[in-house]
Amino acid sequence: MPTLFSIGTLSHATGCKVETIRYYEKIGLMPEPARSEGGQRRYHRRHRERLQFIRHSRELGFTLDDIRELLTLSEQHQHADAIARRHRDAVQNRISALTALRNELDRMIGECEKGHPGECRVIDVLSDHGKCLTEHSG
Amino acid sequence: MPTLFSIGTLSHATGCKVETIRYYEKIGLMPEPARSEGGQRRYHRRHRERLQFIRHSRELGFTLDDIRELLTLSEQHQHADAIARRHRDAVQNRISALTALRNELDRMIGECEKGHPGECRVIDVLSDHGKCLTEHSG
DNA sequence: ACTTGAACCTGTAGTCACTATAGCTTTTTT
DNA sequence: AAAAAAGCTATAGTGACTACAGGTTCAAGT
Repeated sequence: MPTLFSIGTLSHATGCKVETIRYYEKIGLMPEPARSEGGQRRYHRRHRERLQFIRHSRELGFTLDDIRELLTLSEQHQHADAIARRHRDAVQNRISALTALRNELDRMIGECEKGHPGECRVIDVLSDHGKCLTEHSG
Repeated sequence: MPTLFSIGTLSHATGCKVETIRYYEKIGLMPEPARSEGGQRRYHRRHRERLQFIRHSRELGFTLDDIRELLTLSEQHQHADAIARRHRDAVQNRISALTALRNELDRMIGECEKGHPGECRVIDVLSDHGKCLTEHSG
């Protein structure tokens, strides 16, 4: 990869769509890059690393606001600990919620398998809150 | 609960906000209810059951399009487990990714406690896909 | 019977995190 | 040099709501 590259090359390198890169720039998550004579964006390695960080974090379910904070954390290694702990707890909460959800889905699928052919319990479970093991309103 | 009830009562019974109920009606997920003399919505038991089904499904992370499909299946008394399975797998993938991230955060917090801050591997892990334990594109 | 105020109505605009389109200009390839 | 690919800006659309403005109806208290 040459020193400077286009938005398309950056897109290809990160798996992030061109439109999304421009969007990240617009909302201030990516810095404004240099421009060519003709006004096209010219990126380099640092941009690619930052964008990879953003994409990776997004895939793990962080919001753009979370990522803004994580990026700050990465730039100034000072208050890293507190922020890291808070994120750790947030991640754990999400894991717990998703695990409960997966268990419920497994149970639903299991019920469906036990049912006589042609009879699906998924719909029943979704209809009737009393048949649901997880705690949620409704 | 009387035979006919207002949107507020339905909202209270299902934990679904009034605006959301009207929104579901607008997009055709809830049928248009009867109206009072003065034009206010009047629901009955069947509406409540349908809305409970929708809310329950939403809480389990199904999209409105999934739910549309589930409702069709429930009306035709067909199998719905394929949708549930697909969704279950997506949830499991997310759990795996988040668990890997939480482990990284734990490890980093541990290192911070041992007394070398500054070296924040979380950022590394999020920046560099090669250092990430989970499988995902990017 | 009348008045108050909570609940209701419609319609529109805003949220988040993109995604897609239109109608151009620049860059690259042939 | 011409054609094609990639880029540009600006705007509108997506999903699943949520909030607001400005008006109407309903139920309860007097």
